[in-house]
Amino acid sequence: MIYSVIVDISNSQVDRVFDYTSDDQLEVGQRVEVQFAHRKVEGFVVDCKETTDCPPEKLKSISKCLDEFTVFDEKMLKLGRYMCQKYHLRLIDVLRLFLPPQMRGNRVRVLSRKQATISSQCPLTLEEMLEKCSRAPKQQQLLTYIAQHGATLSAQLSEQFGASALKSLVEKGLVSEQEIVVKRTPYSGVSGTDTRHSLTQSQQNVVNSIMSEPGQKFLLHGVTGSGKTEVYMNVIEQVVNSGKTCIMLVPEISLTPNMLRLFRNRFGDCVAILHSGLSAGERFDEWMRLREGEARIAIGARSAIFAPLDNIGIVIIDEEHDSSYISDFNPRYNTIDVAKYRCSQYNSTLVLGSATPSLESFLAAQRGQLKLLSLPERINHRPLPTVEIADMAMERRSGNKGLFSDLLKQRMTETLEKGNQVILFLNRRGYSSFLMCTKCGYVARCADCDVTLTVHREDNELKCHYCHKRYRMLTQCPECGSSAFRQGKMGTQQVVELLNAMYPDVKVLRMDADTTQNKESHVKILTAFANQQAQILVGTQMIAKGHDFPNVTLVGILDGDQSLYYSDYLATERTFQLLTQVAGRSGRDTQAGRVVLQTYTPTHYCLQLAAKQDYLGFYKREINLREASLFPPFSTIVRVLYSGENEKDCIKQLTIHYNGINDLKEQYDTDFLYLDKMRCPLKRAEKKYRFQILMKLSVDKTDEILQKLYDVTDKSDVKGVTVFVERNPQNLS
DNA sequence: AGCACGCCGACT
DNA sequence: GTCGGCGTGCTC
Repeated sequence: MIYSVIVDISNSQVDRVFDYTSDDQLEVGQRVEVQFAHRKVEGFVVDCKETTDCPPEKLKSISKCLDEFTVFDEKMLKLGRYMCQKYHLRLIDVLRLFLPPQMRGNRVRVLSRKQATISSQCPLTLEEMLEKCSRAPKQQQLLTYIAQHGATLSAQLSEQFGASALKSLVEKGLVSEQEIVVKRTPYSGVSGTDTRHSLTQSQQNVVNSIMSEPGQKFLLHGVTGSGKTEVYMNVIEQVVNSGKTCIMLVPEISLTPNMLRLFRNRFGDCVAILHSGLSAGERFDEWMRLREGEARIAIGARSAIFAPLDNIGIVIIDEEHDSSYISDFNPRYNTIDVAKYRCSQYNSTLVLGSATPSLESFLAAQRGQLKLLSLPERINHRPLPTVEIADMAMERRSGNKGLFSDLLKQRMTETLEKGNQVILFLNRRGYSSFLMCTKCGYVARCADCDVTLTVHREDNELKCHYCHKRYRMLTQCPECGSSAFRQGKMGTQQVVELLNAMYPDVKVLRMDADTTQNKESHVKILTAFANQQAQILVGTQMIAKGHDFPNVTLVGILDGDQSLYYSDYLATERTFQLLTQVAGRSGRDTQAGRVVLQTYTPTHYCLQLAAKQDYLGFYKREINLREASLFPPFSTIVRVLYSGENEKDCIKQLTIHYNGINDLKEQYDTDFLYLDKMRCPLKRAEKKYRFQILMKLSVDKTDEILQKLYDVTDKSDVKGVTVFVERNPQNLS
């Protein structure tokens, strides 16, 4: 038999099949080792056939098969091919997504442990056995224990009854030990009882709608605190009971132990968790449990859409608007597109859920491509939080130059007096503190990136948030020698310092990219806050999502308009989503919640509508703007990015491509709504200069034009310049 | 990605 | 004369 193999080398020159022979019976999806040029490489079998075009003197045979199982099936391979076509990817890069990363290079294997049972070879009854060791009470206890509990891990028995007792019993032939495969199950320690809430009428209606139309695609618009999770769990339960499998995706950041506990408690070992925080072994074992059908529910971030499941009944994407579903690095793909394709293979139901659906999804619902379901109210008619806007420009004029408005201070004091908790949110981007010389205006910048450095008081250092390079704190201005510095805007640290001064007895916690360097600290901070070890939590983006703190009744948004000022077309949508999500953290339990939204532009429609939590109002306004100005989803933005250490080479490569693209523009005149070339707003990052070609294309012709565009950009001959094409890039920096 | 093959400068 | 620079091309 001839087998077509994709070798595990990510390079466009070997992005094609190589044929090998083998006497063994192999299947598509087998991982194999093959001789390739003058070395051994891993690869994947993607086809089995009788003949090959390869000249026989070149044909080699497969050295060995690496696993006794396949890592993907025909359907997954088809999905992979679809992705290659749609996103112009290499097949190998896509196949790598299909298995736990540590499996490559055999860096992880099944874990086996010894277990002990009453020897089946031994003809004696339990009484006779106990008789045989009448002078050894420990051995008797051990025998009785395994007689009652059945096979038990040797390690556990040794700990409980002593290693010598077990050893003696084995030597006497009464007990036998055997190696078994054990699964490293993450979060198995999180136990508790399943708190099953009965569904409200509207939740029940949503569940019924979803269950009544298998294979349908739904958009579930449910306000914050409307109980979407309970709906998901209910639907998943029904699907699993019908013998099918489920995939549920959540943004990486909301994969909290709390969330996982909910699912573990309800579904036990039927759930497998897939995310980067797991150890290599855990990740592999969870993946294996899904593959073997032991677990039938996969929960995880983006890449869990590739869970090794068959017969998928439903795919749920929670917080569907979240930007983490769009992979912006190698390989680039859009999880929602991928989910749609996987669902089409099994006729499975797709549910996209969000309190603030992306404009694209909501438009699709308006057009009938998605079926709209809504949960317009919080559970038990709990009110949405009251949002008050504080006009910071006014505060300034009336003499309050501080970071907190009088209104926020007043609300904070009230809340703390009642013994409730406060969350203060600030947009880190553009808000971090930079260092400026008061004499000449010099600002500290990174030597490798075109960004200002951020002051880190705790280490007395300057850091680049782009390349993570660290610099010593300046004592003298390198330009004018002055030693007078002013710090730019406030960061979370300064907010904490201010709060400590204002409320000396109140415990404050800080959560941002700096305090959550290691994974543990993330959980620690949240747990501490949940256990009320602090009254105030100050944080950035990462506190916006999914957390449920019943005692929080005030959310303060310090810089509500910061993210509005980014000049890309997504800024308003992002800001609205963020503000709504943050505001939704307030008053989630029985006590009513408040939100204070501070801004310099109180009349901006985005803020006004966010304050009213009026998604529909916002949608209408924003979608009209997009339509009028022909921005996505009414067009496609395409960017070709050039980066390299040599500025001239970048420009050289860009110019060659630009000419080719200009020819395309002539062919597709009316479908090219815009074409230009320029330096990127972020001029340099990690020592590399950055340039871009920007295009706006008609939606209809996007795929066709992109295929031709790739023909131009694939011919990249200037050395040291990397080129990549992005479709609707999430950031234009 | 690796590694061999191949054609031009400075060394024993 | 040969050792070695890294440009070019191939891998079933």
